[in-house]
Amino acid sequence: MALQMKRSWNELASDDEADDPSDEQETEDWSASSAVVLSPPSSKDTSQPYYGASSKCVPQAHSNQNEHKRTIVHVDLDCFYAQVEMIRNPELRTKPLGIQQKNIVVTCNYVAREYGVTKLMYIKDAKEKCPNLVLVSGEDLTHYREYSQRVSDLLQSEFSTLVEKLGFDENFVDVSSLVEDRLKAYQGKPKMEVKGHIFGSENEGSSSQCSCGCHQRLAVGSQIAGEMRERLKEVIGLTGCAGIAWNKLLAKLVGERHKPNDQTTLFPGREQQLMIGLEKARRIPGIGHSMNKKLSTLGITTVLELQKASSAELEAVFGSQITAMMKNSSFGIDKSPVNKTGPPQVLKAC
DNA sequence: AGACTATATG
DNA sequence: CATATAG
Ligand SMILES: Nc1ccn([C@H]2C[C@H](O)[C@@H](COP(=O)(O)OP(=O)(O)OP(=O)(O)O)O2)c(=O)n1
Ligand SMILES: [Mn+2]
Ligand SMILES: [Mn+2]
Repeated sequence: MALQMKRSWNELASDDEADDPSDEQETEDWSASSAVVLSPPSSKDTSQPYYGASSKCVPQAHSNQNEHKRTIVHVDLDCFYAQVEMIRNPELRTKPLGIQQKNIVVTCNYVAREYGVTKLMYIKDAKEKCPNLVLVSGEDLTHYREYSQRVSDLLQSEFSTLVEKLGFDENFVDVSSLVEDRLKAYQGKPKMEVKGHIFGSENEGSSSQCSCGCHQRLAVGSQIAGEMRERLKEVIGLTGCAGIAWNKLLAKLVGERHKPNDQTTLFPGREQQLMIGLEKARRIPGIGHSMNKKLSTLGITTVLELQKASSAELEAVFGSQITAMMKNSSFGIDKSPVNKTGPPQVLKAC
């Protein structure tokens, strides 16, 4: 049970194998492996990648036609707890700030990060890195919960009813219908300007010329993401990052590429570069400590190895559904819908 | 070294 | 309920 959670702490104590999925560094060793591009699994499987865990979705026929049909924005707020405390006390903005729970800095602002303070760091280590670190208790979650709800509510009321929360500081928003509306309205505009960064644009290679109109849709999606971030800042006072892509998996992964307070759009043809650039399969959302360990047993540690792995061998360990999920995810395929987040579940009571 | 918090699944 | 994943 708590086995899984323990992992993070063990990582901190560094008595566990290095299994950290956390992002931060930008590995970009695409050229090395670009010679071989593996084919993704056939798309008639019904299993859903990780983010589809909650969907009781039924198999859909076809897919190449609809592969890039949706426009999904993923929003992740910057150093969330720290930002909330800086709103509550603006004097903290210019100081290195850590949010303390028991003996750990659960997160810290970007001033503190310049000193080498990281998320989930022991107080002792953080004070070593930054003796002037200001600590604020983050044991009372009510303010964070409240700001979290305001963020989801704003996105839901101004952009799309299809909003799914992930933790306190992330939301997936399916803006496909808003995008369609805007494309109809702007009818003949020859060029759609992309807001923010474009993943992989400084490299060689192509964002494939897909004829389905996805390029225009994603460009509009990037503009909408810019508006979301603008509204979150002016209405609530929070900054954050956005990723724009045609599914949840890729939107989440691409948004991390430029932090903080920025946004990145992925265009079709670049998803292999994004996925393989993760290097470690552990960094694929949905592959946690347990699955990673089992994968290691099979000699699989990288995304590329997972792509190449024999499905039969994987199925012997994970079963066919999980195997299909992992394989799809490794290729950046994720058909899971954005599920509206309902009222919080109340479990454990009585 | 968080009696973290939340959700999904079998 | 236990397990897994996530923030
Ligand atoms: N194991 C964890 C992970 C996260 N959090 C809390 C503290 C964070 O403020 C918030 C959001 O998590 P993120 O991973 O998005 O981290 P931040 O938003 O703090 O930083 P970043 O700017 O890197 O997104 O959730 C936590 O309490 N325990
Ligand atoms: Mn987050
Ligand atoms: Mn965040």
